[in-house]
Amino acid sequence: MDTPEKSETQIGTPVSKLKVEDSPVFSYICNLSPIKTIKPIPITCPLSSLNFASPPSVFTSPHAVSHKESRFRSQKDVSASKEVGEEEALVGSEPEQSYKNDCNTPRVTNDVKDNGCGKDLQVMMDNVKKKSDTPDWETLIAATTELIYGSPRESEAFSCLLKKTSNSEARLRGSITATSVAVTNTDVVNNESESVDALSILHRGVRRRCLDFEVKGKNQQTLGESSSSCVVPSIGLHLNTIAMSSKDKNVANEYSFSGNIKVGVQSSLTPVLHSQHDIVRENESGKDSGQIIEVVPKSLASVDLTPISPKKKRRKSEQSGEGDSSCKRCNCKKSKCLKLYCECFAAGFYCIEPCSCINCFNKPIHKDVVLATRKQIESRNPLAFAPKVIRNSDSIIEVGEDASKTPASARHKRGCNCKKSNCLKKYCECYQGGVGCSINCRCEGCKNAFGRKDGSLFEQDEENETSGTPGTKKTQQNVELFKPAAPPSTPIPFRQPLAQLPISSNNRLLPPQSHFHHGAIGSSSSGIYNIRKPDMSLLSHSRIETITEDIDDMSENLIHSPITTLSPNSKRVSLSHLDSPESTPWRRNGGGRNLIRSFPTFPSLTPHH
DNA sequence: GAGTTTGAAACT
DNA sequence: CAGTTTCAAACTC
Repeated sequence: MDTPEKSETQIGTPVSKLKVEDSPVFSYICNLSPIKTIKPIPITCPLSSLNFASPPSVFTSPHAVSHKESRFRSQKDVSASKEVGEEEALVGSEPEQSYKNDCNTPRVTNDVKDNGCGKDLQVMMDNVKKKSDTPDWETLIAATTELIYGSPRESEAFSCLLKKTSNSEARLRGSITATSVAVTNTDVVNNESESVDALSILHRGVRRRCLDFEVKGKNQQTLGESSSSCVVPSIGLHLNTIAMSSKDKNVANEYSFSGNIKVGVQSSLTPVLHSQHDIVRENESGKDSGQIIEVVPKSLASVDLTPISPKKKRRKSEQSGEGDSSCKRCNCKKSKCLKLYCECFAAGFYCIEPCSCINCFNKPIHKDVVLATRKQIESRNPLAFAPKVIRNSDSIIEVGEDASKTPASARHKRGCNCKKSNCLKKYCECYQGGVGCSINCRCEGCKNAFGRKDGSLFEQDEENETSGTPGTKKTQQNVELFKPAAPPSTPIPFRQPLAQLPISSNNRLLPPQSHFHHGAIGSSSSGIYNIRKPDMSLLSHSRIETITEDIDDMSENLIHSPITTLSPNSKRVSLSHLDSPESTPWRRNGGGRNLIRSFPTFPSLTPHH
């Protein structure tokens, strides 16, 4: 009744005349285009490969969400650009609220793939128009999905999800169709909004599976969980498995594998279905994030509430194929989960029910403390929360096309310092991350199955080896490398020895999108490393421009100066080594894009979202 | 499940 | 910046 804005939005759009062009999905697609047109610089590609493994919202810097205010724009705009509006609303509805992504895909995935979608988008839109007379939602969805993912594989994965939710889809379509016969504009608005929203959620959920935690609000995160189960093998908690196995009742249920998901969907819809006033009110009321978080576990309880010891939990998660890193579950006792000792905190997650931590402060209700602590840590080491493992984005794409392929390159950002484990156990962060050791490592007796630090595995002489690894073991080691013992609970496929991994050395020559590359490395919220991929998908034009400019400036600095960042403790947090062709000839790669993205140390999410 | 080992993080 | 301590995960039994 008192939502004149909604009526206004719908009036003038006779339902009976709804065409694809008029459909919300179409509008949604159209709203994507600005991303490309804003700047000549093809920033879209970088997005796909960037790994904004940035931490969850609560861990992000305030500026990262500066676009919040835009949510107060007119309802008309919201309706016109539902996707964006919804995102913003979501962000606003649960400010600073981040939920541990049980499933994880965290940061690694990234997914806002806007791979030069300008042309693709145009083509897709043309195709859609051709079928405007007889809107084929499946085709539209497929096209949209592929466009979003930029990868047939991911698109396929999404299709998989849709198939699994065929019933839901039918409902969606039915609902959309229903809008054409809606009796009142209000009904149309609600139905359509809901239907489209559901579609948007489906898409967004998958597309941003790795970005969730970076986006304010649990919605995205929970959605990411759900979607990830289908898209990324390495992601998705047992909850997802359970969820996928369950019969979907409706869209909401579809994403209610866990309570998180369910809540997320509801929340996601809320901003759209309610007036802005409601949204604002909800935002305000949402301040008590703790309250919200309490709700989530309840739902989860029905699926996974059985008390499990930390070890069992971890093993359970590993056995489920999610990898150790996909789901952070700590067991901290003294750190209050406010130090990097805590895997959850370090990974940018809030601790949640599965954790067995004691006196945990890493919870939404203590977000202030968490943020303060995070800042403190970042002041000490700007890259403290950056992904521990970075890899060439091209490799990600390859992986996306064929899971059997190995990433072109990957390495631990700081390198390990193993002394006794020979980098053959998960004590070694490189090994744990499924990557080979690099020159950044100070390990001794490196036998990393993913590649030894000196890169002498196959080609180089061990003369230069400083690790102390007996040269007499070379042969044996090489053999081991060729037949690496499957990393325990590490789903990451065997990779070529880092030393041989072709890493683009032309970072400096990278096209504009390469800027993101650098930004991705420094995903930390501090200093110049303030780029968060997730937000890019939600950005308004102005926001994108701002970020683009920042990136340009940043890249300028990065490109023209040796980048060897020393953390306060002198540990190497080197970025330059990736860009120094001369230092690592074996890293050369004629490849064009040399985007680096990170993936969870544990499981490779591969990436997101 | 308890105890040990390990190496990162934190501290001095 | 190096050495030491603390911490929690990884590992072993």
